[in-house]
Amino acid sequence: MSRYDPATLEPKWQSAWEGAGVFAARADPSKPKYYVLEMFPYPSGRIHMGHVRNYTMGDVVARTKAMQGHAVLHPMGWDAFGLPAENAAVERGISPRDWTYRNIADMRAQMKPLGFSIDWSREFATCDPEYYGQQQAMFLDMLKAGLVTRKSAVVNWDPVDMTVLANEQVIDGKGWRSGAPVERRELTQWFFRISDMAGELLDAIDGLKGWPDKVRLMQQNWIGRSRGLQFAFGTVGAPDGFDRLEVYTTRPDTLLGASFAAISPDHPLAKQLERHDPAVAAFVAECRRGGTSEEAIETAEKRGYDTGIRVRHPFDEAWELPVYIANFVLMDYGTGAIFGVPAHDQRDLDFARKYGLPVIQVFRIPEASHDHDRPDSDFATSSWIEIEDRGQWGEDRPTYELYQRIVNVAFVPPKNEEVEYINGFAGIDFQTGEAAIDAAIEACEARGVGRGVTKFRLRDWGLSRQRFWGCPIPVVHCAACGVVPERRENLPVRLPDDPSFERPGNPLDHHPTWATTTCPACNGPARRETDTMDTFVDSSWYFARFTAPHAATPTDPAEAAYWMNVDQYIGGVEHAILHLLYSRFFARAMVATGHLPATAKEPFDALFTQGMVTHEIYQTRDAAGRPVYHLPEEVTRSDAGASLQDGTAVEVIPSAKMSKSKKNVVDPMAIISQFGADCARWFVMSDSPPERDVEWTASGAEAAFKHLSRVWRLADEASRAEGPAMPDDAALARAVARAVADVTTGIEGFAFNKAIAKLYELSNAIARSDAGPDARRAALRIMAQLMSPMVPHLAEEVWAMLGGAGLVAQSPWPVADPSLLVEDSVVLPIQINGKRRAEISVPMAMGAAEIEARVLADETVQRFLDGQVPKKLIVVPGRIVNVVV
RNA sequence: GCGGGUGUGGCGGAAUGGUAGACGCGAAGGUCUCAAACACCUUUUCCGCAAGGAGUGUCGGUUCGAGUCCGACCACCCGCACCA
Repeated sequence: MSRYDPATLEPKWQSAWEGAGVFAARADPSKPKYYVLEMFPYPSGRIHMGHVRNYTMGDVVARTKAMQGHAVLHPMGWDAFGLPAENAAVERGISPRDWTYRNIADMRAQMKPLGFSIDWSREFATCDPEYYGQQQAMFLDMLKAGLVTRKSAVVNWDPVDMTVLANEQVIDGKGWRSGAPVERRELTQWFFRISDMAGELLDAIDGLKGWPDKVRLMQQNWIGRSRGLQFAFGTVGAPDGFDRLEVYTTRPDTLLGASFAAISPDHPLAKQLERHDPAVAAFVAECRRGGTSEEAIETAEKRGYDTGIRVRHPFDEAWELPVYIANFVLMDYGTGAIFGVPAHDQRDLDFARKYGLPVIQVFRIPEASHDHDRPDSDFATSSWIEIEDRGQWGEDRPTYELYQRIVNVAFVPPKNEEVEYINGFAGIDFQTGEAAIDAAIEACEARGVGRGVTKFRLRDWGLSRQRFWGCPIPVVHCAACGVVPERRENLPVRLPDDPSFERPGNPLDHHPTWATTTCPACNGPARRETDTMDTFVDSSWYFARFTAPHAATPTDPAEAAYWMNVDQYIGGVEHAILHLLYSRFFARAMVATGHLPATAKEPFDALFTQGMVTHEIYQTRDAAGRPVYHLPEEVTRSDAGASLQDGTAVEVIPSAKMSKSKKNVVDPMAIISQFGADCARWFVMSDSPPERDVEWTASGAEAAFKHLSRVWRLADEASRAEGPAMPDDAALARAVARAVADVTTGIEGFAFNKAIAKLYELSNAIARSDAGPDARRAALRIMAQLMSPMVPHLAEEVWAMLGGAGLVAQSPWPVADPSLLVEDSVVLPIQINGKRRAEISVPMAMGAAEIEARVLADETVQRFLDGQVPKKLIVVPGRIVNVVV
């Protein structure tokens, strides 16, 4: 071979690894274990650059740890249930099963040429009955353990297709196929009781030392512990059974600023009123239009309906507040009823202005307050809001400022700033934050108004899906016995082979025979549950299954004890909340049901969230002005711009996530055939820090290829070179030691781009060195080892060319000789008043006093001082000197 | 709307509170070549002939010293419970 040729070299080394069984995970008590896992892919059929990046990162970690002497588990599987398979069935008449398994075969075939150090013997798909049967067994265990419940939940309902829609299938409040406005509808559903564990899941976040702070923060906010006051308003004019209205507030200190109460359209009182009042029914029906997502609800126009019912302010029987039904009040949070304080909450203020409700200030707006006094501010110092006199209320009587400054912008007291209460409680003036709220709760409790309670934002995990391509929920419905768990020996409850997607809805529901069964309790006729499980269930324990993928029970105790926890988990930040939270819950549930050791409650010791792979978008317009997108390979890019083959100018839109619809995709297979897998791997690791997005560019890929060719050429030349040792050998050895240290810390700190920059420096150093052939070969062998996690095939080739023993993948990771890392002198920059003016070179060991003398004697320093005597001299050893004049 | 993040040359990015721009791309000039490709060498934040000055999204603060810490803002990206 006379040049770098990945097309022959890569398959050669892949079969060498396979032949030697290098990547089979073997429990070895004599070694520390290391479990590295990348979030497993959905089998869409094609791998994309995001996969290449994700699995290359994991592979770098896995290969490095193996060379550092660990027993490594690095498995791969398929998150194979889900909507796209059903869509393919509807659109193309293919069975979801065939479509999925074909995709898996295709993707596996695309993944293997990338040379990942994966133990393929552990591969499984979540749609394998062997896997989902074990999942059903665990569901039954969790049901028995009280971790599962059934209750009502709201879903998106398409009134034309008569089917439940995923949030993704709701576009602008309309069903994606029918185009009909979506409604919210209640169904009885299965739930995991994750909210019972809210406090535990929240507190345990503190122990997740290996997780990014941002993910821990997101999880904390998602679980959302809040301290507040729950109390009941007495009602006036409410139907029987509703003489009290329970509300929950996190701002009890603003109770004296209340000017209305509002209930959710799903509140029992709203439902009661709806039955007898067509106007209420119409309003509530209107509120139920649109999707169920929190985003849809929170961004919808705020609307209310005055029920005519009044509630009495808890501090004054005579003070009555109107009760509205409001579309922004969520039934799932708190009690489904709130009170509104327009002066200090923007949403409440908008509502108050819309419905002509009073605005009662609780806090005095600080005179010097930031934005509020800007001329363009919505705060108008002269506007006057008339407020009726409410009479005498004793010591808590609200008072009003002579003029009101709150017109269209609510005053939300800033955190960490003291604010004066003008309508507050005795003893809690001049405070904000937790302390004021605790004091307000105490004051209310002392008066017999409610009690302090802790609530969580986290809701139970609804797992029922009205879909075919998921894990069947293993229960039956019996007219005599009710809901009955399926018997163990009947697991797995398999999906039928002959689903029909001819009409909308769940094929399991329509199937002529599948649901028909006998009751496990009474042997009478019964019907299977036709709902299947959320695919998040499948991905909430696959990491545990990888430790014993073919065990006859969900896990094998010995294998789980050896391999768990996952030492390093790697995936997209889009999973930062749901998938990770559900997995944390599931691990606890598996501990509770005996499927995992107690030490595995938190299954992921360390987490890394990687960024996306992006690409420019190339766009032209058709005759009607609609955008037309073009694949990167159709476009010629130059400095001047971009054009098609025929010369048509192309608009270049800045980089965005690769997506088929925008055609800004690069097929990894095309890159592999053009440049090789190592080149793709090197490029995705080299250009950006791994937690950030990386932009795929053709020039970057070519540059990566050039560099790998250069390394190959250096090795080729060195393999044939002859000659004596040279004086530069020692300098090269120092450069190698430096690189060993820097690349190792780079990889261990997930700074792959920096590790690669150091490898560029090392190859430059080798290329420019005048060292002798033996020293060059030694340097290149170590460089091959350092490069091997990123570009394993080229590394093997270089290693072999230069006489390395065995496989580089099985060689021990190099360690730098500390004596070669010590520098004997250092260049100190000299600042004068913080501006860099000069520099001096001093021996590393020089003391501060001598450095000061050398600095003051420096010609440039003298010139800048111009006779002045420095006030102060700051010497940071080995770093910098600052002269303050 | 709520929660989280990001912002540094023409571009991707580097920088324990201590020389801003490592490394790479691109660009310019050169060597080699009949020529090109490849390879190699040099230059490359901006303004300026230079001396020097300016500079890390904006405004303000802390500090001997701020890309880094604090406050306010702007822009963009991600998530929001049935996409995976």
